[in-house]
Amino acid sequence: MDRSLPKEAAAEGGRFSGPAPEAVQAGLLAWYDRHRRRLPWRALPGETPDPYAVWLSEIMLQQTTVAAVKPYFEAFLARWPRVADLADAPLEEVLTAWAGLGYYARARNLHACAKAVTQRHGGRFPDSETELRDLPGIGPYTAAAIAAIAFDRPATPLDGNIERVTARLFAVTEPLPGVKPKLQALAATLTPAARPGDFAQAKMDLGATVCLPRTPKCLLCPLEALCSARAAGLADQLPRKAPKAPKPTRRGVAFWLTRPDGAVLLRRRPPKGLLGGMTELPSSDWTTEGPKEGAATAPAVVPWRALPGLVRHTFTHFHLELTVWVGRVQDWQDIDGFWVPLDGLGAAGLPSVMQKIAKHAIKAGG
DNA sequence: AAACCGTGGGG
DNA sequence: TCCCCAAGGTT
Repeated sequence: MDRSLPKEAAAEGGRFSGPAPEAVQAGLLAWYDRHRRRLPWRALPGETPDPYAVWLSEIMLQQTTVAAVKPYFEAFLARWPRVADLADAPLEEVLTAWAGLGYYARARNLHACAKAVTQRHGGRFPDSETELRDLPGIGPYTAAAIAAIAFDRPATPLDGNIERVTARLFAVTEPLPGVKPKLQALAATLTPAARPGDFAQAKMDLGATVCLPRTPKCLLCPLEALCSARAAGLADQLPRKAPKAPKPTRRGVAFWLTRPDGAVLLRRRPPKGLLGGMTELPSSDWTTEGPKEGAATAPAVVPWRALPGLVRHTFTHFHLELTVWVGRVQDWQDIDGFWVPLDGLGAAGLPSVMQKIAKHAIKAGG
């Protein structure tokens, strides 16, 4: 299993046909000292990072933009200032606070990780990649990122930004995801012994602001003279990626059921899977065939009225089209779920798709 | 190992 | 409108 170095490197006795690491390190760190972004979770120069804040930000930032994360990060840190506070919180409260950020398994794992750090490590995050990797929700990227950023360990995180920067620096033309181990090995040859955390963040900042996916700003890049893809005129074509599978459309019915006092029926979803553990409006199954007997899955036997229009939403691997049915009940004692007044929906922690359903129903006068 | 798992912004 | 993408992990 030779995935430590590319073949051509071994053939050259360990030398890479890429830029000199010392030049990349010096150029990128100098650029970072001038252009570093001020982010809520980022320690200022000379400050000691808080591993809890670093971990929290890294989990939130998985597949999620900086702009989306900012308000959630602030809210979580204000509400649960230390990892033990988060560990003591009920999971439902964590899920409610996470609502709208997506990938809800992250919130479940966040809570489990807080408990593990509190119980297994006495409330302090471990500083080695291996121990970090053993915690829920922490994979290869996040373990390396925390080790480097929070503990200044010479680790080599490889996220989407660093994949792109590395593929271009070395002009790697094979497609992702197959080429990822090679990119990891190439990236590791660049990691400096001094300031590895800053170096990792510098690569991510460069990828986010200069070495962009579509139209890289090579004229502004501190590594332009060192970049093999730039020299070959390939920068805007790398990294190559395998084609993605098309998304099917699933259809279903969502039920907006209200009581005489105006409260609406909500439920909690099963603990795992899509939107696992989150609050929902009751609905039929979502299938590519569409609902045959919508009434059969309704939460109550009442006269249902289908609202005009559709609620559309796109998940990671399918499109969703929902019809909304509205109904009213007089007797609700045998109905499974819980009732929330309309002015309490905002605090109920609904995922975005459920917010869309509620908005559609309220606008239509449900 | 390939499938599953959210959301919002930008081109 | 549609596709791409974002500090990926789990099963």
